[in-house]
Amino acid sequence: MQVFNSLGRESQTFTPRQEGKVAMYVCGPTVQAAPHIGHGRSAVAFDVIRRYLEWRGFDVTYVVNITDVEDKIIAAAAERGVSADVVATETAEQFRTAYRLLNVRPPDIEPKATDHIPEMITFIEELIASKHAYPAPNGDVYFAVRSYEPYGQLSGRKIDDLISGSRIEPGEDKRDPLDFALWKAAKPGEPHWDSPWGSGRPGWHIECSAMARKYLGHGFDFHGGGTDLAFPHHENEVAQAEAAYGAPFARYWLHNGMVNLSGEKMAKSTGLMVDLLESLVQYPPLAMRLFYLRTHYRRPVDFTVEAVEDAVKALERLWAFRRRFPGGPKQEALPDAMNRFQAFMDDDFDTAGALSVLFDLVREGNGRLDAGEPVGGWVAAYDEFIEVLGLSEPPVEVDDLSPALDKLAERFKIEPAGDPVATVERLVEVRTRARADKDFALSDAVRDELAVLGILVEDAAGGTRWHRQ
RNA sequence: GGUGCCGUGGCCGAGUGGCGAGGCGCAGGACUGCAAAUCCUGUCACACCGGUUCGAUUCCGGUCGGCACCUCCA
Repeated sequence: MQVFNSLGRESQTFTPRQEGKVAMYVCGPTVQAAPHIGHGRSAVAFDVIRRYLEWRGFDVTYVVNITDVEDKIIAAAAERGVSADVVATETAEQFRTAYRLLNVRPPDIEPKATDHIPEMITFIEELIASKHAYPAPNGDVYFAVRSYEPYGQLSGRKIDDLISGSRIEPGEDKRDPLDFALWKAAKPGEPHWDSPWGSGRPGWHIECSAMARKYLGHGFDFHGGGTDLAFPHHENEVAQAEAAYGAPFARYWLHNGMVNLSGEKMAKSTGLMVDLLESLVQYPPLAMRLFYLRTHYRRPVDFTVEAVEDAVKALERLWAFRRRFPGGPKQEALPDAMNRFQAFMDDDFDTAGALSVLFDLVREGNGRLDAGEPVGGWVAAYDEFIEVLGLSEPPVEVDDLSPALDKLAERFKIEPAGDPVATVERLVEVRTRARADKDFALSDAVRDELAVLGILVEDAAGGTRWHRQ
């Protein structure tokens, strides 16, 4: 399995730290504002990587943190007149909702920064003891960047190139403009915790280092996040961890590309944002997921209405195939398809290429079904791939249509079944009988009325099927 | 200014030193009571200019164009 490691900027063969196991840490959101479509892309990208590693037989420990103490959360809380904790909790819930809709599996561990203050304090103490950090007179603690010689290895920057861009903000007490805060002295009205350096709160970078270390130890396998985090956040994480222990922190760094809007960067600072939850209302959530997966995770992706609508149709094509073959597969997945799928995914998780295997399978499978040939191997392979990609069609859900279905049953003079799904099936039977009797007025009426409810009825060689739009 | 990425057919988007990924769209055809779904056929490209090579979209150099990071950000 080859992965593109940002650390070194090259494709490398993946070797796990411990045979059969993968320890993976992904930078989760700072819960300061509602999720946007960029968050969705990152979450989906790493969710698929996790699923694929499991599919390959690894026992994966998947950690995604929540940064719930930070300047912008504090600012948002002050603006609303509530505590930072309220903002963080509410926003975290929005993220969870969006991710659930996108079929992103919850992480094994989801640590919150505020639950790990003691670990961070310990970490900082160790850095001070090893002379890589120093407490400043103003109560802040800073990491001494120049004390860690390889600084810049991850982002490919040289310390001297960074100097021009660095500066000391008012109120900071750094010895060197490059240094960054590990601990920030408390300001009035802000959340704060006691520490050996007085009351304060942790800096952003130390949070991830401390939590990753706690749950995954040193030299864990994958560290993921958006490419925008590579510098300075990830660079600083590496510096802290490796300065403190002299041992590698994460072995493979994976960075997902950004989501652009019609070619422009999407960012709060530009005001160009697409709200994730809103777009998940506007489009089928799994179509959004497919939209993300059609581009390699490392490349930037351009969000356009056309591209998402394209994905809506492509997804329908996949699902339509699977509906032709109700029930579970009874056969082995096609070895050739399995090999091709794995070859793409083994090549730095090339979901776009892997999707082409899935679509090939669908075309061939449809052709075989049309010809009356067996397709068990095709369906079995489909099920494997669709699950790794997280694109399975959810079970039909018609409970909300129950009253409307009962009315239809009355209109077409049948007994409503207690279960709405069964009622639909009785209505479909009515239509089937009408067709057999060449009473097309009646059969079309049933189909049209069901269509009004969003239930589409299709006649196929093997019988009549229905699904909800 | 520094660092890095990219430029593929009507659109989106993989990939490869020589056998036209895939999806969407469009045009025909098959199937079908109609519809839907499906299948078949066609449309079939690699920004530009040089170089290496028997052969380059794929490697090298240059030109033009787009983007990202260098500051909080998935």
